[in-house]
Amino acid sequence: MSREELESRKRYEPSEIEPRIVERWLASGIFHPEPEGTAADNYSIAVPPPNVTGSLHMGHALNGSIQDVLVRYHRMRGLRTKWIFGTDHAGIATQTKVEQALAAEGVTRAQLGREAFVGRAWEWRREHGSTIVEQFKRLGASLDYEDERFTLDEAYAAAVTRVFVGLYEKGLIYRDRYLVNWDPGSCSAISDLEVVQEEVDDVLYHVRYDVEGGGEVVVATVRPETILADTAVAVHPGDERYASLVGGTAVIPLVRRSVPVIADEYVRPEFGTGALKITPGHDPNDFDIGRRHGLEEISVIGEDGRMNEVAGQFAGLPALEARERVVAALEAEGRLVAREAYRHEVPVSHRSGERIEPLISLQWFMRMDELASPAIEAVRDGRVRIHPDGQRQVYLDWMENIRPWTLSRQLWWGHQLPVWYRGEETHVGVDPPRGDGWERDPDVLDTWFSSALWPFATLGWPETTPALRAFYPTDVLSTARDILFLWVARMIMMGLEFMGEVPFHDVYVHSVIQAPDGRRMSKSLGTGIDPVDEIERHGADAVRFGLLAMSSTQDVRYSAAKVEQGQQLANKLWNASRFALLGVVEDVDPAPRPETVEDRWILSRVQRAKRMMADCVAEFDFSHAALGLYEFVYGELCDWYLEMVKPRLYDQDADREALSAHLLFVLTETLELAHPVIPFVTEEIWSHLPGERGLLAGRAVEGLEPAWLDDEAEARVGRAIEAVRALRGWRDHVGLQPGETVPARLAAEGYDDTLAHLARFARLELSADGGDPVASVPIPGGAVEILAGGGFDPGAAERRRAERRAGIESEIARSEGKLANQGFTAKAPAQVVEAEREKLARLRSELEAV
RNA sequence: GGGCGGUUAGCUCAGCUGGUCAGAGCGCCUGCCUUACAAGCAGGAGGUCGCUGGUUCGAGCCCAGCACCGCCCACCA
Repeated sequence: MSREELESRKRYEPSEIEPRIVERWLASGIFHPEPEGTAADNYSIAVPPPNVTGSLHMGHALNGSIQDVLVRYHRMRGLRTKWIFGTDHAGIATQTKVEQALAAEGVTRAQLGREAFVGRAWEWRREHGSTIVEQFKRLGASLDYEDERFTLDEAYAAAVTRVFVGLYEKGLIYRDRYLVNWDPGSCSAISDLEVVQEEVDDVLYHVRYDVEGGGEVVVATVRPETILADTAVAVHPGDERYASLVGGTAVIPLVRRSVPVIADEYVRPEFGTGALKITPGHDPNDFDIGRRHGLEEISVIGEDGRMNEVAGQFAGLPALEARERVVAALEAEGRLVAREAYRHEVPVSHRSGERIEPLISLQWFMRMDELASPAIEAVRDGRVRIHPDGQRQVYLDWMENIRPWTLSRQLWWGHQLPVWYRGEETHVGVDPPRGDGWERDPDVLDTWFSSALWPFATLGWPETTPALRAFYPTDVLSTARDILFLWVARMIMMGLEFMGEVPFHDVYVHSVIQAPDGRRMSKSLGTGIDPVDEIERHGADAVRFGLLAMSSTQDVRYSAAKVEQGQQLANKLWNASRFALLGVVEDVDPAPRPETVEDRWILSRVQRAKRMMADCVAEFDFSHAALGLYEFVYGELCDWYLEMVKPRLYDQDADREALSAHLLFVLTETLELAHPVIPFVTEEIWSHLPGERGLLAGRAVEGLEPAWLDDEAEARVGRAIEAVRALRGWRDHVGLQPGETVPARLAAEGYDDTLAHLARFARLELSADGGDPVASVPIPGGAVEILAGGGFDPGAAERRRAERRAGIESEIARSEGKLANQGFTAKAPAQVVEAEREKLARLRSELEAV
């Protein structure tokens, strides 16, 4: 770009520049490291694989920004860095989308048949799978796009099969008839983690059951249709009202089945009537009670959600309809004692939103306790650190109470179980069985089963590949809280089991971004904000900065202001760079050549900023990283250093070569510092630096240079800054015109090398004499005496003086009181007391000056 | 029911192991088109740090209780 162009572009335009930068990054290959060395030397992160059919949402954008900061930061520290990329086949989500598309054509999945359906799903993936990939690029995420994985790829599928077979052979995976969460929406069993509780208004029916030999017992239920599957009535063992009934026989209404009356601690005597109908076939609690008492397990509702033949006259009816008919029948028999409105929580499928139908089904399960132990240990002993710390305990609690995992799904899109049946025979293996007559289990695995292998299956496991050696274990896993169990815990278990090593050393659990009004961001609520829109509007740097700045260890509301702050930062940096690039002499390379106190000051401040950034990255404190960067660029570089440098830069007699080199050096240091957070604008500016220096993103930078830390320079310039602020405030208060220079005399120590700055910033015409001052402005180390001749309001100046005195006097009083307190001087640390004494002395001298 | 986190300026949030910690950004007010940036610059107003007790020489910061808010987990008809 020509000098003229740089001159004219007073505003940073991300939408023009960013796509071009992405192309340069991708073409350079710096995101794709060769698999060399070991994981101990390298840096890697495995991205939580987005759903292949999905599009970028705020969670992706935040997590992408976080991981990219980590990845870019470490890449720039010279580490071989790989951000493992790929997408997830997302069983239910994708299958649902494809089914919806088919429905629009008037075709059902059944009509199409399995093979054709799966073909359509792959086609769907080809068409839509690149959307989210492009969106990650747009965000600036420096993923290894050249090495993209998909959880249904052949190699990945082989790893999945291998793991399944291995765990089966170990006895951890088994088939069982068990009560599962049946999702009528997807017509599949789902795991406990995919079930959410939702509050609904129900009716609690009180139904009278006869007891053989006379008497009756009234039970309460919200699901009268399951009465048909009752196999017992239970009361609390200590409930005297029913003591005589225990051991007896009750008769189930309508079906006239005789069932035992049992006593079980589970029953709460105070609830309802204190008597509970037991339906092991359709209720998880009852299922457990049933197993405890050896009760019969009867199913009356089938997987199609309709009553089955066992339901007799109600067979074929949808369960809800059957409920009404059962209630009517009970009423006709005079068995309905009462009905009361009842609000309670019921299980609902997280995916389909439909109410879960608990039913007994033949499914594949995985026992988790054995794998959990080492995974608990790994977190306990710190091999895996979970941040923030609160999430650690959540993880441990869950792991310690872990239950079997329902693995099989009655879907078509996914990893089909490596299981074959022939009559009573079952074959589980990597290879199909020999011989005829074998039929493969039609079910597929829970998507999360394959996701659990992500950190090593993406690197070529079970082969011992160079990539596996170079990048496993990964360094950090960054994710939202909602998949801590669903995914993170399972990765730790699988990693330990199959790699013998934890899959990552740190887990960072980031914020959930809520809508600005505090509600959940969701499409259906209309509260969603599309990060891609925001990128188009404000630039990717702005969105990244904003998301990082608003993130914390808890959930946060989306803050458009923070994104705008990011946009302004990018613009500020752009203009500061224009100032530097257009102001320096030609043919000078960036180099530290401090000549003045401010040159040393900024060099030192840059080191502090670097330290801040390093600390923040190490502590996963991205908010402070972003805001600290902003503070440095605005509050130090632009507001002060660039302003201090201007006279020298415009002075043809000054040593502009040294200044140019130094200014460019400060600029490059700033760009390197800022790049992980705002990569685009920094890369763009980098390209305008004189000379050929490659891509900033691929640069290995020096760490903090302790030799450039300069406490003295910081103290001197810091004092000057404080003085300027005091003087500006005074000027404003006394009504001085901003442009007017006032005669003044310095009566303070410590401004030898900042005097010119003081005079220029505060618009003072300093002289050594000039008679009696007409006003005095206290500054650190003394005061500036204002001499006659300035056009200010003496009354205002006097008021200002009085206010200042009053303020100082009250502070003195407070300080004196504190020091007079025996308790304070005796018990507070000597250091604190001493500091207080110094403060008091300073206040007293200030009072004299004002 | 259990657990975790929150309650600080009009809004969104910082405030590390108790002692200049009462802050930032946005918004608001005042003034400036100062040769990098007016999507800028300078200055300013604004908070009894949810409530009540307690510990301490000293408490947004520690303890207890309470009140709201959010999230996670949980099989209560």
